Amino acid sequence: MVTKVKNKFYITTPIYYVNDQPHIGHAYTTIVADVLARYYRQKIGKENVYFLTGTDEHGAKVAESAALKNISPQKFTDQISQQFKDAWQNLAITNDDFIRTTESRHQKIVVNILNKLKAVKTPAGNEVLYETDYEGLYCVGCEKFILESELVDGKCPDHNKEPEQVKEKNWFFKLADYLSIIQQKIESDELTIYPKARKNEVLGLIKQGIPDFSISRSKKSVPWGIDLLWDKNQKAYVWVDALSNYITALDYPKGKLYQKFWPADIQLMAVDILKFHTLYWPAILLALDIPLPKILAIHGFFTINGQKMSKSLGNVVHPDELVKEYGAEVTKYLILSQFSFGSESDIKVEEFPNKYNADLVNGLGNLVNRITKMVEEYLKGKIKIDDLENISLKIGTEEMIEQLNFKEALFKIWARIQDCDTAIDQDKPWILAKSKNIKDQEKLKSVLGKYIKDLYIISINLKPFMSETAAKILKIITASKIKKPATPLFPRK
RNA sequence: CGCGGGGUAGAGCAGUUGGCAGCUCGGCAGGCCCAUAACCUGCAGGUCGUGGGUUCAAAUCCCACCCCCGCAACCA
Repeated sequence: MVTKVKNKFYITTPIYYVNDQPHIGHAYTTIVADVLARYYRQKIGKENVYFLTGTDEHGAKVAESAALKNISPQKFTDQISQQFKDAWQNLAITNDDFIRTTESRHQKIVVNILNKLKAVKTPAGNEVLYETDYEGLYCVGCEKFILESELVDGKCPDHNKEPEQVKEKNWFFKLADYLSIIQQKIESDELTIYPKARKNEVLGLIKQGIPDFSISRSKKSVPWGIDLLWDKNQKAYVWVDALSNYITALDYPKGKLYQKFWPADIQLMAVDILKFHTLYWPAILLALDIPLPKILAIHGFFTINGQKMSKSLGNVVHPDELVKEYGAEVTKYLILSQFSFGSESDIKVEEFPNKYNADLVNGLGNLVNRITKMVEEYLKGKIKIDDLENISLKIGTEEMIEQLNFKEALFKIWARIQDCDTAIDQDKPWILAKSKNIKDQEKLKSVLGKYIKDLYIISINLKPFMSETAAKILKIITASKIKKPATPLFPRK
């Protein structure tokens, strides 16, 4: 594992549900996608990389939230969707497209996809879509189906009313006919589920048996959504509508982007939507006779200071707060250097200032200062570096990025920073600088040149993570006269 | 009940195919004077949850058990 990329790279985040503001979890997925996109743009060319994110904007909850605010669902989704766009801009995210499920370009294609699904048969010869009764508890107050587990004393907690047992006809997707095919593709890694623990979890789910899923709901239970053409009383339920964004954004089936970029090289998500992406989504693609994505990469949830992040606990961390405090690049660094992709990790917000001072102020920022100051003072800012182009830049970060091990990738860069600090202490350039001896003068030039090369290597490797910082350092060290920066790269907090 | 994740130094974590227990922060003691009170070196600190087993060799593989977190909602 993980990513094997030749001539093009298509990466997606989930489309985020607009029921609430962006938080650090959304930000993490998006930051990871951004790092990979930047990395591959550097490697295979900007025009060969496509990075998609967006928002999922239909459904009963959105309609409800809009009603609470007394505005139309469209207006409501416009607002929240914009918050996501702003958040990504503030984090300097470089997505190539941002798709909204309420856009007509999406809806038109979803209608086509639904019609296609309605027309085709499964490999076993059954209709892919079939109509059957959906039975459940319905709360009139909420105007939606409610799970038994949501009830308090048998009543809807919001309306303090007993729900009614309601039957309605819905359209279902014949998942059962695809499970064994999907299972085989997952087992053989033709469809790679990463990390392995998640792959095993999915295979376990298949073994337990997954019921067919509904692709439509009645208009009264899902008032805000895409109509089914062949059944006027029904609207598309979330799965087909939301999941198909990954191809509608590419203008499936005829679009140039679709031809060039599908299948996706990697689709990122958190555990909560594992089942939908590893089973429903491949099944839909198989039914449409579309190739499956290559890798589905699943990351864990954050806990905040050891607790689950939740609105009711009031410990939700929003990316904008961090950006305001640290700026986009440092925020990305702090999040990626603390969180391991595959597993659940804890974010200790009160550790962020320490980490900032230790790694960025004392580490990278200080190193740039001490090196540039010496070059400025001892050599009048002039140093001859033989062909920067030809030095080896490889310090292991590439492999780590390709394996989604961002924490380790950053660690390797910081190991280089520390090595350089150690070398400076051993070489003692300030002693060499005082010597009149020609040999010492030569050595001074050579060690300072070595440090500049180190800064060069560090900057190049840092680019996918902190491209502005990398650019700043490169500008400083490639100037005709090297000078210690007037203001530190990272001011102490 | 079941499913999933986890228990490694004071804190947070890494340990890929079994081969000398590591990293970051913090603590202590030195050093340095280029640097943002920054930087470097050394030291202290661990029965790797418990009990068995396999093996020349186990944090790692096998069995049993104990403890913690998630499997409502918001939601990546």
